[in-house]
Amino acid sequence: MKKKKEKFLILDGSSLVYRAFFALPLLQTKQGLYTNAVYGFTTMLIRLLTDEQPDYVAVAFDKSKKTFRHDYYREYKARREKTPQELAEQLPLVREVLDALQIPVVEAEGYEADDLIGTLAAKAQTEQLRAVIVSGDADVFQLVGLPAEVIFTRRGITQVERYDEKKLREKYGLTAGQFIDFKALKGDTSDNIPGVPGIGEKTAQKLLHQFGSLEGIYDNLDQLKGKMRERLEEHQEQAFLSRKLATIITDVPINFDRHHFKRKEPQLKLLKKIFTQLEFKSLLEKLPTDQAPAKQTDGEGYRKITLAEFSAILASQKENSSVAVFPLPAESSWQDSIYGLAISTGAETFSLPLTTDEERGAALQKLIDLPLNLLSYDSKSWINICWTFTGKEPTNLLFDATLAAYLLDPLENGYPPQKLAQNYLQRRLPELPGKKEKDLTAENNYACAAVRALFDLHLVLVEKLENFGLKELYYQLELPLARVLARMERLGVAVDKRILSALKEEFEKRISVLEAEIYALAGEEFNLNSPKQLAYILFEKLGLPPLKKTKTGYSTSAQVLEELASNHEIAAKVLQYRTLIKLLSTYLNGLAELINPVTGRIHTTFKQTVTATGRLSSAEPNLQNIPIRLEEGRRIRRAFVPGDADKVLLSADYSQIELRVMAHISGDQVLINSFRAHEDIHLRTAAEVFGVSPAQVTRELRERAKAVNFGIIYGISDYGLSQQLGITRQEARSYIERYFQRLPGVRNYMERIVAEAKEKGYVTTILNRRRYLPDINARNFNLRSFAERTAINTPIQGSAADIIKVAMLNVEKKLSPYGEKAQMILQVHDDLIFEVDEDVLEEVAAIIRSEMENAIQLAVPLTVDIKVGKNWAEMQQL
DNA sequence: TGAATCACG
DNA sequence: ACGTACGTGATTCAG
Repeated sequence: MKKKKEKFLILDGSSLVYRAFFALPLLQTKQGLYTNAVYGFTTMLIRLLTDEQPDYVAVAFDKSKKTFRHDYYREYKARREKTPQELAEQLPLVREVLDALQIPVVEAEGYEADDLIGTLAAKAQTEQLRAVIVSGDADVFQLVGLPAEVIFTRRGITQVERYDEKKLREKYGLTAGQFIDFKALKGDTSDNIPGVPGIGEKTAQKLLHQFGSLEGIYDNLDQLKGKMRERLEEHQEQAFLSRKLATIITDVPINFDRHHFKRKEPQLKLLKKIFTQLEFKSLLEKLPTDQAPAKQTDGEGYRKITLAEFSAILASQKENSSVAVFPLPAESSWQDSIYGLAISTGAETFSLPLTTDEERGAALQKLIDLPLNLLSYDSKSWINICWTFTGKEPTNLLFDATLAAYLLDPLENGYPPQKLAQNYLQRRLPELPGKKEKDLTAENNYACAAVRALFDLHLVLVEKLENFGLKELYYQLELPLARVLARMERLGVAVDKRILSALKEEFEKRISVLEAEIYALAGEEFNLNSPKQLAYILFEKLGLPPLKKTKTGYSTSAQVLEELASNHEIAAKVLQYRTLIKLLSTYLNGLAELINPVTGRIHTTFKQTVTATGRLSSAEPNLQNIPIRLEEGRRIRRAFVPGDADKVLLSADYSQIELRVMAHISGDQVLINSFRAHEDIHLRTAAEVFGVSPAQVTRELRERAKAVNFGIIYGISDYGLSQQLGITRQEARSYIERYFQRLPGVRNYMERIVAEAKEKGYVTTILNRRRYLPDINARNFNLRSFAERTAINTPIQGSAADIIKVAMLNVEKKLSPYGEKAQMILQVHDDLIFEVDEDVLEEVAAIIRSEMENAIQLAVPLTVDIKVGKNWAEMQQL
């Protein structure tokens, strides 16, 4: 068995602290202590430790002003401005935090942080460790060749990018080694490295591409001519000096003992004291509660038990005591089956192998039947697995750690046990073996440690939910909703394969015709699915005007192609091709593959812990984005049918739920009155914004007003609206101004919610669902603006999500007497889809309408449109 | 693995 | 002056 390489995380303290200082507003404590750099650095550090799970850690700092580089070049870094006082005074605080976290600091007289990083990374290499460098300074790219990975902080500190040699080549077309020569040629004003005057980034890249290195260039000067050659010749010495300055050295004489850098547990008491002093409230909340710090779990010594022992242990538990459960395999897809269980009663932790379906059924049955409370990481999957092997749903699932962690912070990407244990218990779980290597012992150890952690997480997370005012949302809504979703997933939706394959055949034919036409127009064959190759044909070969650029080249988006359609007939053909190929590959082919051979139906997975706003998402397949807007795509919906000849599909969708929610939250009287009077809201907006009477509103005006209404919900900008409507910014601005004049309550809401977000750092929905906005006070205009728009949108989108979730729960309860005659099968954000027996159609529709319209009482009525049909494309108003 | 594109609310 | 709509997932290319 190959052991996974241990990881050594090396941070560029100087550069990260500096970045944090400039990325964040100048926070101050009550006593006037500046803290923004410490705060930014600390949050980033904690995030890295959580995400990377390093085995060794070090933070390097610059030490003295004078370094060995000054011996070569007195002017090195001469132009650099003095560190601002507000930052300088924070440096000792950074050290305190690092001390409390027990992370060693490395610095050396006469060397820069970069050199120490280079040295540590080189040592890591000889010790067979995997070096991961974190820095905001591009100089460290030259170390990637050691090899080492670089995590590079992009704008501010919230966003990072990971580089290895491959990524470096893609992004810059340079190898790690060439980065030194690159800098030597172009120079660096911040370090005051001269380089070769007149040679910038582009030229330097080109030269290195052509000749490989500084030596290569100077050996082949005769191939160059003109000014460039003169400059290179004239500044040869300077170029080589620059390279010497730019080279990070990897052999600083420091002691390297890996044990010194081994990751240790933080000193919680000390950390708490420092965070309190610095007023880091959000970080304090993340520290574990006062209970005795949990022991490090080593993953060894868990007992394997038999089914009989398992039964005896469960039976001996006190009534209503909690038992944590965890599946084997520990990774992802255990929806279908499990080969074992890890169980923890808190006092004892065991694992139980399960080899036959009989054993699985027996074990799960025991868990369900006994008067115990089950704790899980993922209750929806447990519900489904119990159903599979016992034919019953558990009713004693008390706790879902993933769901709890999601409510505490919906922005995390993923809530795996390792992360939860680290974040909430400051405990590291043993390494989970990689997907390929099958190490059953290791997996078992992991599962036992994870299930033991789950037992403790229960207490910690419940307390946090309580503190955040999220207990009701959790117990009354999200946790019971998991069961409803599990049911919907199991039921699935019936699909008519014949319709799918008929469409497939038709589209394939039309695609091949289009392909041929496009190649003829282009004069050659190429890969139509490659935007890069298409851009070459369009903008270079055919000489069409490139209207928009992307990060990597010219854009060939639908928007661009539409504008090009008047220039060349190829554009329209490509658009058609794109439409059809999308429908074919994503929907016709994609869906066909996911039809379950046993049920003949498609079973999506509803994800309850993904979105930032509280919405659900749907995956494998995504049934929330089946085409409808264009007729061509809409035809795909014909394949979605009721599973029984006596049944129909029923779709119940909230009409303008987000605008209604906004009317409610903002309290704007015009909007509220309009909804109470059951007016056509877009028409009313048109009348207000364009200053005409409702009778004078044309279709065109109504459409524009609709776009304005959407814009408002998204946190409008004049630019965005102008793009959407194809009008000038001035016009867009006047629409917006007019809107706010006529509906002042809405402007008021926007100002209020942004101010609240800036003060608290988060916004909430009607049911108190919370979303943090880390960039709301950023000094970077873009980041801040984005966060402001999010602050406006999230309470609206999130509250709408709250409402439909409540409705789902209530509808499901009310429909349960109907059994198989009326079942909810899909949710598409503001739309619920049911399979209903025609016998009971009328009464069921009435129940659905009533439960949806009365899910939550707002200042305006909620209305629901109900449609019925024999497939999902042709539905008639009921 | 990330970027580009496009399907939905 | 900054450069933009909010929230998702799947497919494809090109490393």
